[in-house]
Amino acid sequence: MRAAAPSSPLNPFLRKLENYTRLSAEDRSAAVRLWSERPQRFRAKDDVVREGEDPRVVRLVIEGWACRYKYLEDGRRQVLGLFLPGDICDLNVFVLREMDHFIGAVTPLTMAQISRELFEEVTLAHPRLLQALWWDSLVGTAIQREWLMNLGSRTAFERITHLLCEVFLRLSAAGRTRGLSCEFPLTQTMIADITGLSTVHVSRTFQAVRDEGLVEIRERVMTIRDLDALQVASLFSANYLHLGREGRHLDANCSSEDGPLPG
Amino acid sequence: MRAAAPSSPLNPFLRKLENYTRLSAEDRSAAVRLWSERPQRFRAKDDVVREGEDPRVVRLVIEGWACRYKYLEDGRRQVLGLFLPGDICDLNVFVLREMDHFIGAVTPLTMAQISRELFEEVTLAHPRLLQALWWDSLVGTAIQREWLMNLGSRTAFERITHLLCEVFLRLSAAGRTRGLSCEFPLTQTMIADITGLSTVHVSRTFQAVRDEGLVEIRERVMTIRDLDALQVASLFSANYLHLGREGRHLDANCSSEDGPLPG
DNA sequence: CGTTTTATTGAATGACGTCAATCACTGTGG
DNA sequence: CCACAGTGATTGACGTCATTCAATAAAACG
Repeated sequence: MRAAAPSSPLNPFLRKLENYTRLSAEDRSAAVRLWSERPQRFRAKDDVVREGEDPRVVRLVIEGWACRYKYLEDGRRQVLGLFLPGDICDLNVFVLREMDHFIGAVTPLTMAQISRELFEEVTLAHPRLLQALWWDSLVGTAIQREWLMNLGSRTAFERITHLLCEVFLRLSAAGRTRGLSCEFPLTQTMIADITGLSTVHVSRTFQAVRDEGLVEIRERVMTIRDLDALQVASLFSANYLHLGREGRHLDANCSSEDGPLPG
Repeated sequence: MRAAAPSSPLNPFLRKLENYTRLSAEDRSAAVRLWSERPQRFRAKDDVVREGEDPRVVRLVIEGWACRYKYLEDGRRQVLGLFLPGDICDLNVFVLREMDHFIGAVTPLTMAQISRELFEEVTLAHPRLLQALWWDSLVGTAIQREWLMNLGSRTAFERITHLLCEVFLRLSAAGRTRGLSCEFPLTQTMIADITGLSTVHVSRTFQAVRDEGLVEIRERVMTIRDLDALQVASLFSANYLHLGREGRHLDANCSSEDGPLPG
């Protein structure tokens, strides 16, 4: 077997950050240290952080899916964001004193908990890593903007197919796809809360998506039949994910055995 | 006349930041330095930054209103955010290489342009100010999340009244209201692009809002008739604006002549 | 003062929501 | 092993909220 590269193949966090800039071996082991800090487990549907709380740690998804969500007073629920493996919840969590929404587990979930002290120690010693974390955080708010586009301007069909595209590409950037397949644990109820549609309408629209032969979902695995067609149907443009290694000017010059990066 | 306090009354930027923490006199003059850096003027509807560009400065609204927006390929436009006097466009603008949306002037507009060098110099010397800027930035993304709630879960009536509440409270936090009145230059077309509704439906719904006696708008000035009722009608909860001086533990202890702060 | 933008109104259509019933699947405990 | 409850997906019928298309009126603009 090949020499174990400390980076990509297994760790979605590292894989994802290297879509921004190439990290040095030291950066990577620092990232892995964050990644494995004080793992905490949750069952599906449990809350990780609740509205009104004062969060005291930076959290990072080790395994499983989570989401941000919020209720209106009359009980309507809206999902505001998805956290996939390797995603960070809130880099700047120490600035605000009070959560204005919930973070909950979508599936069984493991999250790292990084204290302020550790976070500052690590990022002070590894500015390139910090920069990559900023990139990740900004991409997060860009995704939030794209969700606004979704809810404000797209039809039900477009909203759902756009979500599928985004999930696939985000997982792909984290090295969690195989060919055109990836995990997909979202129920139609979740999709309804994400897209602002009723479950009934999601069910019907989803059938239309399948009938068009765009995707297939079975046993919580999604297989995309035609990625180009899916992108066209959803008016998808990947620029908001900023996956073009926009921080390549910061690349560590490591002459080592790293595999080639896509793009 | 009273001794000129260098802070609040005239400068919405300072006024707003002091909803987070009390700044020292030095912090304030540093902020004013940012505030007045290389002012640039735009006519209403001009673009400040265009999609695909590589932004090179941090921008800050000195006077007028601006917005983030984006088009879908087929021409549908969605407004993704509003910038009011004292608002900062993007603190972290140097990390990403390519804008994924536009920033445009809503009204005649004056913006400061802060170079990376100046920004780093000032914030390095004034960490409390930097912290307040982070707070502002996080509140910005919280506002974005609330807009997601708006588009995903609220009715047309609620979306419009919620927007009115938010604008009023944001202007109020920047010291730009008088009693229950404030500037309100948004056309119904803009409101439609913000709320994801058609102009026709905005017109009809807006009439309903007026007929209920909740607000009055005349000559680009909005007067709220009943703020409580407006908040109830729009399912508004101000917690996402984080105006409770959440950074008070960082307060500068200035024994000087500063007026009392609300809250 | 003409020209463009903005606001308003009516009528017809369509997208999506609500209500309610059914069915499949899962896990639980007796 | 089966009964049962709970969740998730599906379907039909119907209602409603919001869009579209037009036409017009009223402001704002250069």
